[in-house]
Amino acid sequence: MFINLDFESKEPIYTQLMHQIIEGIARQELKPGEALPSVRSLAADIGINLHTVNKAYQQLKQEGFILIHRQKGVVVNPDGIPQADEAYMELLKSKLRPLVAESICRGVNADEFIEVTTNLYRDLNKKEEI
Amino acid sequence: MFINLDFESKEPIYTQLMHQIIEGIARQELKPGEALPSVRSLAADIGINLHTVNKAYQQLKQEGFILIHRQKGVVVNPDGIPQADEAYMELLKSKLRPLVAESICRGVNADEFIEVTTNLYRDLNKKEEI
Amino acid sequence: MFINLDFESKEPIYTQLMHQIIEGIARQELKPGEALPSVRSLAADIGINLHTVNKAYQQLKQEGFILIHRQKGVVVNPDGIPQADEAYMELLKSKLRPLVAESICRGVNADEFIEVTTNLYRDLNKKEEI
Amino acid sequence: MFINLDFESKEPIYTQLMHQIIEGIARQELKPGEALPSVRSLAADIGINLHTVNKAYQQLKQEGFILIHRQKGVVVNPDGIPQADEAYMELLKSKLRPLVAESICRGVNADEFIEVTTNLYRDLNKKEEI
DNA sequence: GTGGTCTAGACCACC
DNA sequence: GTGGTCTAGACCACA
Repeated sequence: MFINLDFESKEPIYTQLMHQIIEGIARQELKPGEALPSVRSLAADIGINLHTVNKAYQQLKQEGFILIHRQKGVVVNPDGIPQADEAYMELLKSKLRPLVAESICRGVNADEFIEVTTNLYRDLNKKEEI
Repeated sequence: MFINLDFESKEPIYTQLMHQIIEGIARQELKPGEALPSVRSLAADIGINLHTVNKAYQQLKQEGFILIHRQKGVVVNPDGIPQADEAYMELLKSKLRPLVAESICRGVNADEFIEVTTNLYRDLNKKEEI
Repeated sequence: MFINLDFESKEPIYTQLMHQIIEGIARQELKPGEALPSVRSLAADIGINLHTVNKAYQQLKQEGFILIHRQKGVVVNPDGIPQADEAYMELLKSKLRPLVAESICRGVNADEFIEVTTNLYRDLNKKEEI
Repeated sequence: MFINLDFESKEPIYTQLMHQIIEGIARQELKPGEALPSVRSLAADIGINLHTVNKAYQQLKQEGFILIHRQKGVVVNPDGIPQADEAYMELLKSKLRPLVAESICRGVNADEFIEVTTNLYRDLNKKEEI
């Protein structure tokens, strides 16, 4: 599991960290039930504050990606990630909307946009190769 | 041209305003060369701060969507919006990436994701209907 | 609005703060749409750290009691508090269960238990008296 | 006597264990003078740490539910559980208070709240049925 | 002015 | 060892 953070980015570190972990789950590099590093060790690894890691973990817990046990530490939700419901699809749509609008303005047609999406699906949906 | 702002959203007002204007351009409700309201009048219209409108306009200018003339006021870029280059496609990809990753985790397959995209393209690419 | 905290208590300060605010809402001392103090001013008032106040606010926001606007500050949810659903009733039951069990052991019968409850309902459900 | 622990709960294991034992006493599945498993065997049974069971037992002893003899082992208090005094009623009230306050906010009226309580009394006060 | 983010360092409860 | 809580102090984005 590699974590790549951009400390210059406008995107908060804890959000980047969340995305990286979600991506790890999507790629199945992180499997349901699998343990994640403790807040302290991950913070030390990445070279950030443990509170920042904790914030990412708390949010991921909130969204059902992980479970946090007081002693055992942090694990990927063993029951799998909560499946998309209507609320999620709406949220997705609202996040996609400005991307589509700007792309239209810039002359990116639907096929090109879908190609980018498809490539991402192919890259991220691949199972871990050992 | 309707501006819909959600003051309770986590997204900054100026960003929402940018998105709305970009969407207006995508829908061709706002055509190249067409005038936009002045900072002052738009702010009064929506009931927000001058600075907020100004920030949105400055950013839109920065990205080539509009031109700001000291005298003539604000117009949609008459030469059209700068077309997508490689940098834009990379940016798009990086914004799409976490959406795709989370969707995979939540069991949204590529076809469903593309369907949402296609619907948005259909909705936003339509010319203005009066 | 009076906030009474017990710094010696085993109960975390942020939880106590949450309870006090919820109680204020129940008493209708805090009405929907009404503003709450900023994190900084409340923290200064009570003499605790602003992060502790923030944690309480974030949790209350999460549970639908309040809304947090980046600039305008914090307000009691103008649409009212999310009404009890089945999940809440189950949660309530699970919290009540050990209280009932111990009370049974200690010879508190149902009528006495209900009397305590009824008194609390009477005390907390009263509208603010000016 | 069944012990049901939720290792994913926010509530500490030793507290859950205490509650289960108190509930057993309330249900009269555990009668005054009856022996409880030794710390060692109970820990092995449930698959938790010795210290955890010990902590639960010590606390139960502290509150008068059980007696711990060095030789004879652990027994439910043969003289019965100390009956509720004013201090207990105050404690009960303070624990009930936030539950009532939140319930009021969420539109649970006194009758509904009392119904939940009554059901719990009925369920827990029943003698053991074999 | 507001909340959001991040850091650094402390103590505690739990197992 | 784990996460949970609390403090203190800093800078930033937003309006």
